[in-house]
Amino acid sequence: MGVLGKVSHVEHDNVRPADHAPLILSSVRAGVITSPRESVFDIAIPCDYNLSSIVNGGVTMNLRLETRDALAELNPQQRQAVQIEHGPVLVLAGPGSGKTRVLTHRVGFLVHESGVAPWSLMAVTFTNKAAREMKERLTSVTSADGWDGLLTARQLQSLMLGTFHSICARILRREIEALPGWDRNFVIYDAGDQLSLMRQALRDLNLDAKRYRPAAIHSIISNAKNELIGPGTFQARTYTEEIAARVYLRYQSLLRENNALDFDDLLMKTVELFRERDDLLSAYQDRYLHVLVDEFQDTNMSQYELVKLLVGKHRNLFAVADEDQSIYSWRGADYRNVLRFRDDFPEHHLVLLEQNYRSTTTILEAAKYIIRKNPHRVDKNLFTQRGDGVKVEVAEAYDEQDEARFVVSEIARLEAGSKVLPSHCAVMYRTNAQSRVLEEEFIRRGMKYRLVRGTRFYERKEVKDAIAYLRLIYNPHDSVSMLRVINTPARGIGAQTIAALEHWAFKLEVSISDALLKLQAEANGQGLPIPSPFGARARQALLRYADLLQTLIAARDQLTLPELFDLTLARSGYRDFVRDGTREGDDRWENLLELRGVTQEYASLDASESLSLFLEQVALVSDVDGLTEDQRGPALLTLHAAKGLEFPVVFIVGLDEGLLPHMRSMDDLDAMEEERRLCYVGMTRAMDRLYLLHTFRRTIHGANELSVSSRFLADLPANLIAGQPSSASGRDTQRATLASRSAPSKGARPVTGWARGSGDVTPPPSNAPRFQVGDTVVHTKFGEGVVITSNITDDDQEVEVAFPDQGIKRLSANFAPMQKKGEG
DNA sequence: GGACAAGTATTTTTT
DNA sequence: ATACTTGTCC
Repeated sequence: MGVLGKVSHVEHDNVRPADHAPLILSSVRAGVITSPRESVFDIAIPCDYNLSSIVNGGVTMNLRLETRDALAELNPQQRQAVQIEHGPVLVLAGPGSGKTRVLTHRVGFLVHESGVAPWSLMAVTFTNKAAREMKERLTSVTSADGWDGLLTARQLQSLMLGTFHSICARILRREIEALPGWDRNFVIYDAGDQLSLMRQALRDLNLDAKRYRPAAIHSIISNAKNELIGPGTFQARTYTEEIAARVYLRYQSLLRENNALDFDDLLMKTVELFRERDDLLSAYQDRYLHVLVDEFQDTNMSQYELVKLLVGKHRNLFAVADEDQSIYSWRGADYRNVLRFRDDFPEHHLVLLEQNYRSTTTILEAAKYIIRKNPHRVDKNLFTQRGDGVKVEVAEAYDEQDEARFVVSEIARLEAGSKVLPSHCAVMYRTNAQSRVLEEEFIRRGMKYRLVRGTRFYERKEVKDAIAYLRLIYNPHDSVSMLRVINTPARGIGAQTIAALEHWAFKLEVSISDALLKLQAEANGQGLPIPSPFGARARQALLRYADLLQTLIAARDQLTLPELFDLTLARSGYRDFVRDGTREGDDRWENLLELRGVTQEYASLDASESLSLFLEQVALVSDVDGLTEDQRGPALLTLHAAKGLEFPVVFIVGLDEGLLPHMRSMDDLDAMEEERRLCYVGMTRAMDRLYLLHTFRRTIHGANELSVSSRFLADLPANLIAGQPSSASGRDTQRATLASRSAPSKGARPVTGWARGSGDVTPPPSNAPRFQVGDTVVHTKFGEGVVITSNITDDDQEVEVAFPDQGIKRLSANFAPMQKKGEG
């Protein structure tokens, strides 16, 4: 069973290339001609025996069938998950266990073996990247033998595959008018727009944005939406929530007035729609017979509810989850949805994917030591057949600069010695702020690197401005876009004028764009109930702006999207505004050309439709294909951004208390568990080599402070580790600092002498160190101990001393009552 | 309307 | 330290 067949040659008389209809096969359900060219047909046929003839409407064709058993590519656990034909399935998948493979093969299985039409399948991911990856893996050539993927391009197209948000947007685009007061031409507000609108809402309520941070209020409202709590039912429990409750009402009515939905609304409104309209729900339930959800542990309440509604009739929900990789609870993700799944679908099949195809045994074992300390989890028995590999390197750097030097030197060393490509290395950290020091070091050493994250393309000011113009043309009631561009470039409409305009529009009970129309009417001699309040100069400026908008809106349905784009930038003066002759101006213009390139993909579409689709894509996709960084250097990224990726060599830096685990998680057990998962996610990205770095001291918010190494390091057993044991582990073995390892001939040299080779070796300090690494010292209070690290500062020497009974202490040579054994 | 000073807050950020 | 916002002055 499970054979995917491909027919390369067909001998036939009566079949024309236009025969795209499914072929009716003897004893087999269906196959589809996929790419007819001349007399050669590619046909994907589900089949488990050799077939010599097929019948198409009574016509028999002779063909040669080559077969491939797609299921043979799976391990028993994976195969089990793929093959379940009906009912809910929960797949608990460890890192690197091939869950994308299971998802894609299941889609293939359902289509080819179960005879489910591709358009009856919905596959949901969290990121565009994951969706893209699934698409690629469904169709791309999978091996050198020339096999096509699991689906034909045509089948893939009919599949509902996308992020929660994009799927909801598609549904709402069709159905939202079933909810009173909404219009199918809604725009989608991204994070920045949402914040602007939040500020507007605060201002409308005379609340001080200083006192009530828009981001904080927004986060409360967002959380409420994710739990499907509407503005009317929101129950405040604290003073801030009291404020948030009031803002929520205003914020939501602003969205309505602007005919806009924010990200959370996309989910919430879809749930609302299905809850209120049984008929629609039923239709969608029958349309999507199978729903597959990736990263199920990351679903929030509204996503869970949505999925539950959709599969309510047929109960064919296939969810892949790893509770140990749940790292987005602060965004409303709730891994307990996995538990809810088990309660709500008691008849479910449970499949565990425990074989890891990514990491060495050493790395996987080390990661398991970290994660197993979390209570309340189903312990998976992860294993790998990759062999032991090398030990995990744990090392202490003097400070974050030293840490960066270690990373860069080690990457260079691996490249020279082990022929490891720098692009196969990744450096991961807890906070984005940590990237700067690393970048500086890469630059100093003249090495390329890729900063994963960057300012995202669609978040660049010029791109947002251009999009705001287009959005305004699409939906003139969009006040966020209106306020964004009304005076960009400057056209004499200042804050005073804008405030007066808003106020006037408010009194007229119309949107700003309608107010501009009224102003034009007034200028043409028409009387108004409330005359406009502007001085001559402001009026002039506003009228010119109104004319601009009118011109552009009139052009909307006449031009192709790239033409409209060009016209907009030219007429608005934005083009000249950006191209100001500076270097930065050229860069910004480059970005706009890049954006124009995106509009070109929509050039052939109907004018009215193209703008809508383009704006949707822009709102829901945060990066542009092909625009991603070049692949040459090592990747620098946050631990969050690392999820779903893998690298042969991984460095995790900043394993210091306060950073990882982060300070903010210290007094919250749940948050601390999430920090642990975050560490686990980072470690399990590594295929061959894993480095865990911490520092002796570190600059935090400008202040230089002694570090305490992460509690996570203390959870690693000695047999998996190379390099020093961590100080948190309490072992007082001789420690090799990074510096002494880099320059073994000068084992006792202070750590600061990290730079190798080049001439910038730190000169020996004039105040000669009193203690050397390895010295035995006597402390009046702690007794005898061994110096294990040493660092010379401007006017002092800092040492760490291992006392057999007291553990490791950090001491100042000047002040500590301590001296070398045998002296004094 | 733009430049500068002062004040403030600094985790992560799939959409 | 630093980046970012807001307020004030020309």
